[in-house]
Amino acid sequence: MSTGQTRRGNTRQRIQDVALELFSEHGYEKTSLREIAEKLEVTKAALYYHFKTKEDIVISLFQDLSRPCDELITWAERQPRTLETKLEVIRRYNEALRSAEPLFRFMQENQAAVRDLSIGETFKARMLTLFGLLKEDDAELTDQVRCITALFSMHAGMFAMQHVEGDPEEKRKAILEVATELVTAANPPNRRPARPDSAQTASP
Amino acid sequence: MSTGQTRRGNTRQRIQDVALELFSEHGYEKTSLREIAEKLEVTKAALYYHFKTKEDIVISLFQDLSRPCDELITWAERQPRTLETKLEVIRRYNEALRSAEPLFRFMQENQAAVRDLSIGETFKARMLTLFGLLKEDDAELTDQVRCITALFSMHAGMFAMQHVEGDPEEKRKAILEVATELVTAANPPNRRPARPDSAQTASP
Amino acid sequence: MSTGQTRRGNTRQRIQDVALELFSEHGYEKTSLREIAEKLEVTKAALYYHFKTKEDIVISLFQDLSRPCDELITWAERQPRTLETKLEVIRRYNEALRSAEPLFRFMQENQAAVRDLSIGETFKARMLTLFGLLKEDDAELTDQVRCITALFSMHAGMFAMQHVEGDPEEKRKAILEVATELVTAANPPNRRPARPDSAQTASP
Amino acid sequence: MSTGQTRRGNTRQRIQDVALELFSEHGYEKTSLREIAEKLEVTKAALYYHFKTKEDIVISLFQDLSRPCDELITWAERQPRTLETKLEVIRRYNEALRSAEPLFRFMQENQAAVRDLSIGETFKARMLTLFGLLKEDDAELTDQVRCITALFSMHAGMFAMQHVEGDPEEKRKAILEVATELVTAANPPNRRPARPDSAQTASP
DNA sequence: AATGAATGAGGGTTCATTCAT
DNA sequence: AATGAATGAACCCTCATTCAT
Repeated sequence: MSTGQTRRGNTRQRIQDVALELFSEHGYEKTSLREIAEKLEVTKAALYYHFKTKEDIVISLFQDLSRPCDELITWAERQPRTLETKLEVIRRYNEALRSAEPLFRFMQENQAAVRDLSIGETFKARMLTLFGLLKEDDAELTDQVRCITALFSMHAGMFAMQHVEGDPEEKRKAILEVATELVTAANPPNRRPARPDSAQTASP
Repeated sequence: MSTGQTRRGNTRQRIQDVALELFSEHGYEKTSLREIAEKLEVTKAALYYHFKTKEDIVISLFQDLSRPCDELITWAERQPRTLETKLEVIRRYNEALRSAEPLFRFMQENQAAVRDLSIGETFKARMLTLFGLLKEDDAELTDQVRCITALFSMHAGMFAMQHVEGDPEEKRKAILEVATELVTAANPPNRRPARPDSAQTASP
Repeated sequence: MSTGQTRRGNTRQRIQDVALELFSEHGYEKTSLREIAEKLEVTKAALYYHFKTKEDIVISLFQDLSRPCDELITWAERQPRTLETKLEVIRRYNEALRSAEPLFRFMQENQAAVRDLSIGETFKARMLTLFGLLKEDDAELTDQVRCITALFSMHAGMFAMQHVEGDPEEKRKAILEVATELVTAANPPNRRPARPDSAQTASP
Repeated sequence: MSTGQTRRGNTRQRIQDVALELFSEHGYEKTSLREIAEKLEVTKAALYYHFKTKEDIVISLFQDLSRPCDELITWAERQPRTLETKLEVIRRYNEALRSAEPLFRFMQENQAAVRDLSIGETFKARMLTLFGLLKEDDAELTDQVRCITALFSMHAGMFAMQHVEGDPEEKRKAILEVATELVTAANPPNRRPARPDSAQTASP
């Protein structure tokens, strides 16, 4: 009864959960649909009732879990490109990652596999957009590196710091702090004070 | 004859070259031995004459290409743990990566696959050693994040910046600069100013 | 349609039949799954739907076909260890073998291959149990040889006598007769008639 | 030096030794030339210098080791077909087997594999000849079974009795005793008392 | 007397996917 | 909403064998 009740109608969701778990644990290619099906105690064919292909499962995971990131981008694009906005982006991105940690771990550790999945392009494009939101238009190379590093450290940070002792929440804060520093450093306050040609915020 | 001459004795090397190219391009799991063999115009069985298994090819690549890193670590462990040493480690590591870029791209993008290869552990251990060399023993969380980020930015940096325009050499320099900054920031100059033992905050 | 009807639901059984036929004809190692599949006009993969491995096919054959022998042992272990029981064991065993002749031919002719299959141990253990049921506890070496020979002659007998002319049923009877003789000879009627210790040849 | 000296000129012999050991231990099909070569610390190609094929190794083993049996047959065919001769055949055969135990273990346990080697026929033919030497021309079925059993018990006996405790030499004697009994029983003394046409033991 | 390098054929096994039921 | 049965393609790997050196 307990299982019977649990199972009603939410198989699709259960597939996603188990798939993400296995994908992020063993990798995309090494996780077979058989494994997923077995862990769910259904048949492989059942998976195909809910998803057209294996790739489709990943796509659905990506769409469902990365919506917060999408919304963040949409929001950010409407804001003024000030440092405050950028720091807010960093702050919110850090938050968004928290709820989708396994997905991002998966994306991070399976880049090669993800690359020729259809979401590969999407993901890359979003990274580039975020990058564009953080950096100045004509930023120097080092500043660009700072922004990219800030982004990456948030992605990879949590898994990379598994072996470092400390409360997860504290770690996340520490990561955010460093990322904030990097972005701040990449956006010097009074750059090009009197240059008319790229008069972004033309002041009198 | 031109091929005949080319082929004698260097097949092993050619296998490594092609394998690394394909592994880093398509990923480890998606690269089949058939592909490698075909590109080399030999039989799959020929690969097995030179390497016991597919994994063995990766192992050989890793051993051959990451020796500079190993040597770096050996060297660093004998140096005093000063900031200068640490910055020298960063500098040299950056250099070592240059000659093994495809390998590190491969390691970076196939973490999930590499994890259950025998070199997975080795690689992880080396990262931890490097991390240990960069950070202070009782460093705060943020400083630890700085060190890890420095390391990672050097790994991932080059591929992550493929879309950024600019001379590769300049990019590398920029990455090194940021990494240097991070490590410097993580090693504050006058911590524990006059300790008799480890009197961290012992001040009159 | 005639094939369609035949095929539904009994593929597993058909695999077993064909496999046993080929295993016993060409040997275990020389029979490839491709051959089995081709003879059945299915794909190799179809075999794997019904059996986890090649070894699994053998295991299933063994379990299905040697049940009578198992039951015989179970029965015999509950009987008094008299000569009558022993002869009944021989009689029934001869009968049991009849229905599983190809399997036993296979086991007999592929001992080396069977040895490192999981059933190898099982089979050997059963032989030892049977042997233990036939011989006296402190039987002399020759009597032990008689019992073993009786057992073996029943196993190997039928194939060994393929070239001897005569009705198969008569041959079986002849084999049984000799085996009976051997076991009878191995169980002398009045051994240790009034033994204080083990006065084997105590005669007035 | 010790190995250098040992190795001179007797590689062929060493190959035979190792091959027989492995064939009889793991079976013919499961023993690869690679294994043999590795155990000898030579290359596979070296085996091919001494033997044309894998089968050739087995053939050579068979020819070398079963010569005593051949000679026994040659001898026996020239003797009168008396019971004494037959018992002498049994005795000598038992002796011949002793020196070639691993070969016979191999033949016994790899019948399926041996069957389609060229020696398969040869071996079978020899068995039949021996059988013909032991049995009366018009022997009844049971007597034929006795003869075959005698032969088989000598072949299989030693391996079958591995688990029986006792001195190997005593076991061999016991086996010989039972085989002798069987052959004796299969050759009743006063059969066909007054038949001139097959006057084997012409009585006055 | 033996090796180094390679081949062609085939082995068992696993995969994502399909489709009638 | 899901299953049972099957497929085709590919996988990694091993084998006996060859041949120039």
